[in-house]
Amino acid sequence: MQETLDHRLEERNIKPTAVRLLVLKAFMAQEAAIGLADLENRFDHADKTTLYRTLKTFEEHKLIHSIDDGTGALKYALCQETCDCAPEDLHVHFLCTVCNKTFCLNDTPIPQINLPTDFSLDSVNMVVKGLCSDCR
Amino acid sequence: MQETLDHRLEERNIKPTAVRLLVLKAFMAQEAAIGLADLENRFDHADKTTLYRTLKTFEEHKLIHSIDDGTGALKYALCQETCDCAPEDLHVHFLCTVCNKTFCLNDTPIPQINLPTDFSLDSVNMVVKGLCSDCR
DNA sequence: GAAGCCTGTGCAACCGGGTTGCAAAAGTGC
DNA sequence: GCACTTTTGCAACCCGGTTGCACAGGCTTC
Repeated sequence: MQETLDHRLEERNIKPTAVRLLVLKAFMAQEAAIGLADLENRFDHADKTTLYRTLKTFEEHKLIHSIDDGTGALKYALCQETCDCAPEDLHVHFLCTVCNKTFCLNDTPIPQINLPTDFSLDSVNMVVKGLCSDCR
Repeated sequence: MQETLDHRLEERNIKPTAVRLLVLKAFMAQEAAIGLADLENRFDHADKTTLYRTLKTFEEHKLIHSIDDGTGALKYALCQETCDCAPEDLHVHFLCTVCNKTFCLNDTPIPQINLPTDFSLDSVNMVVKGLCSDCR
């Protein structure tokens, strides 16, 4: 397990520190996306700034990606191992209105849409709200 | 013009006050969505709270709808006159990455997507980023 | 092994958007 | 004119995110 964690960090050129391994472990342990506040609660000895910067570091190195699900707080989820955070890696995110968990729907690519003429497309953020399988 | 404004408010059961007429006028005058900060700048004599509550009132009465385009500040845009803010009134929003303006793509309904089994859909927020016709 | 350096961590303080409480002002009905 | 409701304005707060700065730890270089 420890090996896997180390490896996952090295793969993305991130030095494994205690905090980083802890945070990564949290991500590996659950499917739902994780916010800064979640980490603060889980590791109540660790400093908010450190956790914040850990997330930023992970994000910069494309180990995780951020999700703005409209709840007011950013969440983060592990990228696919092959992920390059390129447009084709974009996917739909799902927010359960009951348990408030956010999931990557990695198998649900963002559908193509037709823009008005003279508009060009760069990226798309698509968040679906509803009930997840646990809550319905 | 004044008539139109009054009428538009009455239609939604909103009492026409000076501030409200001014704010509505601002919405009618431009296509792009408007945020609280925009209003504060435009009417630098008016109070932030008043403008805030004006927006809330308009939103409650479905004269405008809010748009979370991921820029960190909510924006608002006029609803269609027939709008009921029901699921079928949902549409795609477009954020120009250059001029930072946000538009309703009223003619672009949100495409249907397939959720994993046991997930049920409630609503969808879809924001497309790119270049608008003025900026490309 | 001391001096210097770089990275990571922790604390405090700040920032901006949004929100609330409360009191004054404006409008409404009698 | 008076009581009542609504709207407005000010102040203060909340919360998520962010920055500045100092310190700790590891590692090099002499």
